[in-house]
Amino acid sequence: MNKVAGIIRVDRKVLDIDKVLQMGMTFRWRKHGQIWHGVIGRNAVQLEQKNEGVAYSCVNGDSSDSGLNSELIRFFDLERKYEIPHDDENLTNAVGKYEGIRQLQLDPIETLYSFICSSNNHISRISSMMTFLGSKGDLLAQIKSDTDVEPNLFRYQAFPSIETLAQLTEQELRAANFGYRAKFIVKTSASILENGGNSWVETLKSEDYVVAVEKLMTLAGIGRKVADCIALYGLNKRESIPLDVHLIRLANRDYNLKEAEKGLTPTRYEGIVARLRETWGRDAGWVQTVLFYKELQLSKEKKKSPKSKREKNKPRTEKKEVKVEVKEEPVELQSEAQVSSRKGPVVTTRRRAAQKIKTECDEMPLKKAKEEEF
DNA sequence: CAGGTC
DNA sequence: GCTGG
Repeated sequence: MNKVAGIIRVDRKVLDIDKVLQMGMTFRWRKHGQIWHGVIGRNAVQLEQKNEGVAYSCVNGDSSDSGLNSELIRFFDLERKYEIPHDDENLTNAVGKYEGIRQLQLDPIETLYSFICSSNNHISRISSMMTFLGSKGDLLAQIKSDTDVEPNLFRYQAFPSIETLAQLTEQELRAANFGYRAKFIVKTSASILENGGNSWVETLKSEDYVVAVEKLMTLAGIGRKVADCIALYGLNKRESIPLDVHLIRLANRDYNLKEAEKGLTPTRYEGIVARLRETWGRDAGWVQTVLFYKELQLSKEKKKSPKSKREKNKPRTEKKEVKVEVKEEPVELQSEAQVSSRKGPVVTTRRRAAQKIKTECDEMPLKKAKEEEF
């Protein structure tokens, strides 16, 4: 009966869950009212951002001591203090204005499928596709509407195993609006199963960045850019820089990169990414995430009519607020942490030599970025 | 058009 | 080249 609940005392400037849960890293979190609902591992989790920090609770029963607190710290990458090149004014300003973004550490398998779905796609549709895949997983908990007008507003489901995913057919996926990605899903599931299933994906975490990307790219629907996304958010490869037109555009504008946005050949991709990595330093992947977010916000503001100046804290996708209630009994989100994290710190600090990344690019970095230990 | 891949 | 906003 003991519900796991507590609060992570972190400032919104360090972690802003409204941003990181809907900006295109992870796709199965949903917000009802002020509460975010999602799944981390086998935990059905509710989160609420308060002034004091992020309140959390686990709503599926059996986890009185699941180490949820330390899992969340890992999930939101809170043990990391991101390193910003000190002479990069553009980046300092961006981080100051678009604060609270983290490099999430997501489930490798879910992330792999997320970004296969991401090609030529937008967040809302990726979300519906990932919800479909998630619907094949174990039901952990369930929210019902108190009005019963709209039952089952949210089902917390563990992401299915490769074995389960491999049973999906192309027709079924196409019927679920996966489009041409249906074939990718079917082929990749079979390949992973052949390679050894879930454990094969897990072992990619311990591979070197370059090797992990190479192995990922052997799978259908995973090219260079998608592999970088998976490596960054699913495998904790901090040197990974998913390169797309948005990033090239902003680098052209703010970092004196002089590259065409289109026609990205493998050689060009490697060359550009190598230079950006040198420019942005140890946490290049996180930098990419922040600047990408900034770029999307700017392009959104451009689209809007100039006269309607909305408050920036107001979510654009605001819908009718629905009162929700947890299956069993509502969980108190206020209480202090009752979780003893006996697992201890999960993350060991290790220094990865970004210089080891092989590149054929002879050019200088775009700006001098001083490495400093914090 | 949307954070490409084959 | 799939499909929704």
